[in-house]
Amino acid sequence: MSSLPLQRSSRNGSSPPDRAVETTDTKSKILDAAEELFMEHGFEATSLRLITTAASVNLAAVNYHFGSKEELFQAVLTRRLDPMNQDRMQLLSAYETAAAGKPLTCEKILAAMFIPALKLARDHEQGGKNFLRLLGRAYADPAPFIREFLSNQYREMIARFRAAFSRALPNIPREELSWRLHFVMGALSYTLAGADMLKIISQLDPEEATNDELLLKRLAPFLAAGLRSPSPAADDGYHLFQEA
Amino acid sequence: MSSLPLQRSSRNGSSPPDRAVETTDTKSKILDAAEELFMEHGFEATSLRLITTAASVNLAAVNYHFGSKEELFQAVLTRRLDPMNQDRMQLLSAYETAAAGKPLTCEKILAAMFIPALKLARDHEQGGKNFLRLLGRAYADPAPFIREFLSNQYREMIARFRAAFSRALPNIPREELSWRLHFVMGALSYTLAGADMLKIISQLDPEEATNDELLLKRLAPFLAAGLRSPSPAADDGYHLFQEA
DNA sequence: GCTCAATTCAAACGAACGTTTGAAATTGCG
DNA sequence: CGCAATTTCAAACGTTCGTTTGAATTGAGC
Repeated sequence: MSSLPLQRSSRNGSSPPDRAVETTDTKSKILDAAEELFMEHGFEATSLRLITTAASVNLAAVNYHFGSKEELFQAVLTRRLDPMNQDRMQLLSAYETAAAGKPLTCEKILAAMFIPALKLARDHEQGGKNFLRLLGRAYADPAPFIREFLSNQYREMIARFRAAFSRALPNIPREELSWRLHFVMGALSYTLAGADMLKIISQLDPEEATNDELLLKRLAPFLAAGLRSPSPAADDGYHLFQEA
Repeated sequence: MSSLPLQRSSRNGSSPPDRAVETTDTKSKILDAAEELFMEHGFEATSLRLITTAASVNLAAVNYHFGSKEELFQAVLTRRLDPMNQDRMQLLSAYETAAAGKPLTCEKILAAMFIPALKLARDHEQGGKNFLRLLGRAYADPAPFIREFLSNQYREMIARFRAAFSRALPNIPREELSWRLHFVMGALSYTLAGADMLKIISQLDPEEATNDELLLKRLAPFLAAGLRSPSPAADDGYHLFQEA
């Protein structure tokens, strides 16, 4: 039993710019330090002692303000992911309204996905770029609580964009389109995750490799071409891999 | 000081089908159990006690045969990754020889990348499919020893395939091609990793979603179209994201 | 059958983990 | 000021981790 975290007094569930500016309250300091350290070492390998030391707060502060390490991780993700996905859907709606009933181009839909991510990456005030790398890595994390959390966070946005792509590409069967959307999300998250290893292998310019905007300018046309490619007929004689 | 793992007697460095069949020696039992558990829970979250219990061997056997948990992880990866990448390069060479000087198509080069992966996925005798998921997750693991290990394992193969794509797509600038190869590797590893979350979100048929062959038949044309797409001119007036 | 190296085993090591506790410090408010 | 709620703090909780140890067991070669 005993007292679960008492928090502020259950006034609201969002961030607390309560009355004064107070930009460096304990909760925010923990979130900032956790974001950077989770990004660098992953969830399991990042200890609460490392986080609280970096944030210059007491060890017990995490369990007091967030309840547990897992809930802290979810709070780190929610803080930026939720607004980003809201932005994506609003931008998509704005494009659709402007198009006045005509279907959008693939590039336009991809732009609605990418621009909010770029906005976050450009937000140097609080390491938004670090967050995108953290997010890309969370996609591949096997921990069930992470997978379930992300699944819920993304469900609505994915449904919105699948519908948009479906209108943009009426000749692509629904199932094929689901796959291609899967590939798009994969390439995007993988690219945003950094993937330092492949950067090295691929001999890419390290300076440009960290320029997210330039990066997405290359990724979007690549993905748009894949999305528009003719749908491979179900199974009628088409065999991609005719063995040597 | 004291004795580091003494092993068999330093006769060879590869797997030991020494004289009898002896398919279930301690070393192999550890590798098999570790492969499955690393795949399911990740490196950090998988304890040696979990592995050795599943393998029905003593806890100290891991440090005796492999030296450390990290070296065990590398051994798990090497066992299948090394042959797979060798296969890829040999297959690419075979295609190039058969083409007699003419450049290969993108589909052909992609086939050289995918077929060895499919062969591994089909190898149900020892859970090859599990290994591909493990590999996909290792790509995104932030642990430095994993990143360095994979970078070394892939360097030669990536260089070979970049050269092949360069001949197949002479009109794509070298740097742009490096990026597209990066995207290809990303989409491939992300897809092979399983990405259960997106499967659920994307409303894909779960049965087909676990059919790697069908999956890659959809992925290859998608990627080939992206690879062949016209190269976006460097910066001359091309702006992907003209803000709303 | 004895020897000696290779392997297995139970037990313990010190360290680090997430979490809890209860008191001290701080803050909001009459 | 004085009371009460909130937040911070040092310390300890019990558990689990990767690794080490040294003795027991095994097995091939003389």
